[in-house]
Amino acid sequence: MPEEVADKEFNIDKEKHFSEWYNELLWRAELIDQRYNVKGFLVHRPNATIAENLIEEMFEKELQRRGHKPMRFPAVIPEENFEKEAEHVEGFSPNVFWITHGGSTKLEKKLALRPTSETAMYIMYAQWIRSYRDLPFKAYQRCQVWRYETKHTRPLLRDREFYWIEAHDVFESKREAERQVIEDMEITEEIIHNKLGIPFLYFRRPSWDKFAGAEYTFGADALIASGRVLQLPSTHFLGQNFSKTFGISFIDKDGNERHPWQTCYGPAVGRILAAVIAVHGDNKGCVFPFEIAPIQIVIVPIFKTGVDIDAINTKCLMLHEKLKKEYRVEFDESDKQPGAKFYYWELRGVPIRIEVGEKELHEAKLTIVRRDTGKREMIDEKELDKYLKNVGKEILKNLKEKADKDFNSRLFEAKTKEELKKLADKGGFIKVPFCSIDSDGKPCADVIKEETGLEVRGVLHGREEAAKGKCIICGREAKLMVYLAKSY
RNA sequence: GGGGCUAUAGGGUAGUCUGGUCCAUCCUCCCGGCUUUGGGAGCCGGGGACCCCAGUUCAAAUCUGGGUAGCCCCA
Repeated sequence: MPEEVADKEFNIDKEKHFSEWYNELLWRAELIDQRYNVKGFLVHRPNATIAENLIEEMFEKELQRRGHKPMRFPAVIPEENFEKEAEHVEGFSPNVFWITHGGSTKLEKKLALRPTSETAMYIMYAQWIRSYRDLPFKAYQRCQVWRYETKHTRPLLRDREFYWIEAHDVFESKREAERQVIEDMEITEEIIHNKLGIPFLYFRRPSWDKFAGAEYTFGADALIASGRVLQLPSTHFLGQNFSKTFGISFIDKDGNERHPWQTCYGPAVGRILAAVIAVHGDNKGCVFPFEIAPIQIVIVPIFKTGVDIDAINTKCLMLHEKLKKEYRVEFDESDKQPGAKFYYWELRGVPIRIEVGEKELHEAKLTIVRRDTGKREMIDEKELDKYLKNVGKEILKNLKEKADKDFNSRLFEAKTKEELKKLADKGGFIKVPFCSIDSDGKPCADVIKEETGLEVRGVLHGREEAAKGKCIICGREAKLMVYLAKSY
């Protein structure tokens, strides 16, 4: 911990010491306990779990609205399933946890803990899907997966166990499947940007960075920690790769047997929570959007010698009872000083604080303080309902605008290698002309990585930009514009 | 795969080099009590730790060996 971190105060500079700021905040705001004695495995405390559940519910609602059905599949995958798709097994096997039980010979089959569920689900899909009438088939599950990360693990950002939702869809035609990939990106936009205020860009990943077994992948990149990218939900067009290897087929209207087209999509909730914390948080701690705040409102009583303490408490209690019906609200009756309570709840990111003291008692008013702006105002008590109805949207709007502004200030462009090197340490995205995101472009990407630390994130989705000039590394005719960034 | 570092209460630490003054320091935390409350209050009392195993020694938090866990760096 840096020296300027006093024991009592949080107040770590987020920009200068992101790692300390982040780790310390997860601990102090009682989000995560990292003391569990297995590397990369976390305990999620209520403050994290409540927010994660709310985020997951957003995704489930959106997926269901678009025709997905919830399911649950086993967490163990026999080796024989796993090995069906060659690229998939190659991509994932270094990271698989294999189960042993009293010496592995006791197990009737060699079992993996799922690192992702294609190979568990598609075995069953092959048995369920018979006719074009069964399509489209859209299902998802909310579960944990396990991957033996060899890089440095970071709480919520890169763990060996994490929580996600994975949607796996099957279609009659390629066109429908590709339409689904677009829809997955719309879901991401709807939730992560519009409801959580996290800006990101979707990139078509280079071939060397796509999901193992997919034909192509789109990944959402947000920016945290002074402009380093964090990958949020990715969506994959699987083509017919898995339907062929897993024997998924259907009889079409003309009576022909055909392999369907598949997609999958996987929002990891821990990472999304991490992004919310990292993007919106400030030097005082967390700043939660109202909708996912584990506690949305805290009521703090203010006493003073000579005032009617009972009357203040009664007013707080009544307020608490009333608000409880609609909001996640806490009445802080503890014996701390008001200032101590303010700091405590601010650290935890509670969006709204209501203060009730002598002034409020006599004038039938309430003092309200917003976490995102720090602004304090007095409102008439009878206006409270109306105020709270709107304030969630206002907080979100403010957080989103701030985040968007910061994000947009981190988009750069370089035409030459010299320009690129100058921009390399600024943080954010750098758009450059590039030869190819197929395997023949990999050597150029390696050069960039080695000389600048930047990675090729891919081609921007939705804005097919005409490439200008020559590849910034090899000088071949540039086929496309790619975005570069450092990853966290 | 190679190298380095660290391990003292729930959290953060002092003490380790140079063994004894340490039934282990300070802050925070937790419990009880009194007093307090518009931006981190005060006092009194109480609670809680030397990672594990062996060795050296009259004497080990401190030295040695082994184990375990964690962190960092390089490939």
